[in-house]
Amino acid sequence: MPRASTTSDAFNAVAEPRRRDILSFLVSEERPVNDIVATLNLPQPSVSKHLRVLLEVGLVDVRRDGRQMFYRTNAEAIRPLHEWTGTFERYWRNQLARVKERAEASEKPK
Amino acid sequence: MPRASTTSDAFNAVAEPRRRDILSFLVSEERPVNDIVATLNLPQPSVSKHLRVLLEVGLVDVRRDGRQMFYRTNAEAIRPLHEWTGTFERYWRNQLARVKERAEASEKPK
DNA sequence: GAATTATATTCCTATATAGGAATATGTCAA
DNA sequence: TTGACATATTCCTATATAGGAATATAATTC
Repeated sequence: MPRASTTSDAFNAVAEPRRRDILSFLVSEERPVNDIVATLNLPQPSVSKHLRVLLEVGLVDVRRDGRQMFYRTNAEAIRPLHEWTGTFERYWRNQLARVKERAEASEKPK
Repeated sequence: MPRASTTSDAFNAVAEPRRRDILSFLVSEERPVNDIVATLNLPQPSVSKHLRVLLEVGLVDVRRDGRQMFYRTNAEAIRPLHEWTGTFERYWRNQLARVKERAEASEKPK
């Protein structure tokens, strides 16, 4: 069995660094495809393909205006990832606290 | 070109749902491989392979004790994902606020 | 309707999987 | 040293890519 499809969920879609770049670029306002191509310096077909993946998993929305397609990040779709990773937060906090404690203990050995 | 390797970074490693299950299971305390096998109901070789991927990207640590290998989630390695997704938080907040406004506006049409 | 602009799709290929089965390695205990 | 237990590795296969090149579709303007 190969890996799960990139379009199977947001986790898989977001594993590709270029797609993360696109999401960051499209987060504050909608942009036509050409803006993405120009700003991220990627071949146009490549951008179109990445956008298709992002669209399929709901990470972006589109709107057509004349011959331009305006894409925009759907931040809501990123939320589940933030929440899943957030379940580990208290643990890295604890780890950091422990590291700090040890550092201070060895600084003042008495 | 195929997709980036699962071991290329935490984003790729975490795209696989079984690996996420393993990370959640190992977060509060270290566990021998057999515990993972028993609890998550997966074939032992499969678990070993997933652990190898997680280990390579630093998402887990290991310690050997006799014939057992104790694995534990390294929460710190998940932090970058939480931070990246966190950059979108204000946008989904805004989206929600807008949705709410509209809902209230249509509730009281005057 | 022909040319132009904007975007999407198709075809190609090399490659890295995940899972299953079988087997190997490593450690302890009698 | 033999056997039992715990974990890791190897071999196999089907499949889904990402990127490049070429082309298709769609909308606009002249």
